[in-house]
Amino acid sequence: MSSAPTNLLGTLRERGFVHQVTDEAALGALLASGRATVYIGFDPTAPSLHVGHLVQVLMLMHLQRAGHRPVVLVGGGTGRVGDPSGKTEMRQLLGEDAIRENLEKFRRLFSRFLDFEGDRAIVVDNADWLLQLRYVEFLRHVGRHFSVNQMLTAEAYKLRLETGLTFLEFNYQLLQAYDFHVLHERYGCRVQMGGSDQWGNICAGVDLVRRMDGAEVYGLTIPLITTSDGKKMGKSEKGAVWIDAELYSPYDFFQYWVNVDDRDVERFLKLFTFLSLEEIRALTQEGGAALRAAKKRLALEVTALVHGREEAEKAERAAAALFSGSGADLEGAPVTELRSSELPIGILDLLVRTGLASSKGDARRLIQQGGAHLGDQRIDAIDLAVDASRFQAGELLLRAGKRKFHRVKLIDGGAAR
RNA sequence: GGGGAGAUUCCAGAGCGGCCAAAUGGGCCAGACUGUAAAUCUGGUGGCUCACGCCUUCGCAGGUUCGAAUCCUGCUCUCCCCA
Repeated sequence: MSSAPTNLLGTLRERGFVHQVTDEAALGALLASGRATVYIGFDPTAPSLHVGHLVQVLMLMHLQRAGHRPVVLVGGGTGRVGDPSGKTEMRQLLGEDAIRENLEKFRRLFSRFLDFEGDRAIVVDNADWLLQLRYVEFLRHVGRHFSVNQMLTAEAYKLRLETGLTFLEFNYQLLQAYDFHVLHERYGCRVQMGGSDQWGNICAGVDLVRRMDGAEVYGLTIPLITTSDGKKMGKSEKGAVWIDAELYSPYDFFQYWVNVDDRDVERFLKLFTFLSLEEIRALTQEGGAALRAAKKRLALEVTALVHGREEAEKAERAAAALFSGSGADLEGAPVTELRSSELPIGILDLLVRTGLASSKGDARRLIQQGGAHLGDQRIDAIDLAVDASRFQAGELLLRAGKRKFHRVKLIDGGAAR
């Protein structure tokens, strides 16, 4: 492993990873000298990681590459409580089974990004220590260090003080702070990082470790990544952009990045890829239509990171084939299989079948508005019956709108010519 | 514990006995323009139907009425004020 660069923190800041730091000088020094143990917590409230989590993952990767030891804390314990920070409403509490399932998933996902050989990185579950806490004892040892007055004035709770905050959630911060204490004690962890909405919780942890252990530890928050049109990063029309191929195909994932707003390209390249700042500058310098190349690079890099080089290139080839017309390699594009016995099939049904339309009414509208294409021909009849003659080599290409493509593949000895 | 307000289609928010599948805005979808970008303009936006139309939807369950999102009863939930 490479030795720690002297100004890792500066580099991270330059790439857009740093929002707030509790003690910049001291943290900078810590990261510049030897190996530090750093943790980020993830509550298993979702079935997978999505693009929103990716920044934190990249942060840990940067740290590991610089020779530090990342600790991934999965919140098997805290996930049972629900963090009210920055939220408008109480989050739906998950059942035990769901939490356990998500937790396992998380562990697997993280191994794609970090090297867990030896103790180069660690995964821990705070359920291991939180679930066995005893109430009165906890209040006496930990609760005494918290000021309700202070907590109530925290920005993170402001919204909730208007709409309602349960005592359950109000305790979240104590648990998270306690996590830091435990990690400090067990692993010598001296840094906690997290999203900017975690500032309050992180500071609480820093304070608690100082009070309980008499040690100086640090906190850093990562900016909330939004897109330039003001949305939270990682939301698409289809919902969250998952990094799990089952939930979000590599092709769609690739497309998500190709379609980012011009204004976001440079920022995203810095955050989501390991390209050097010089390379990024070279890619984005020109602006305008030239940014398309930068977007493709961004998409390729991030997709490779998440799904592997092979899948990324497949997606890239499919996109190139679809969008530049040269019908070359469509392997990465989405497919639906169709039995040849189902064959003459109404175009409306086919559009629904492939997911290009959500209902027959939707499909009808699509056609009536001129958005549906079969191959490169616009479909103008809503009663079109698709039969074998429409297929070439057992395949047919449907398009809805400008950028949604879908292949239909004939199976089982069909008389596809 | 007492008093008040409210729950409407993805969201916000009109509607207050028939003209309501439900105004308006946002979002989303499509078309034009483009660079698989943004902005802009246009159209669309519960399901089934070529269509007349039919079906499901206005917190939940009943009721009044020829007819209810709109009136009545009970229930659930949310917010506000007082304790």
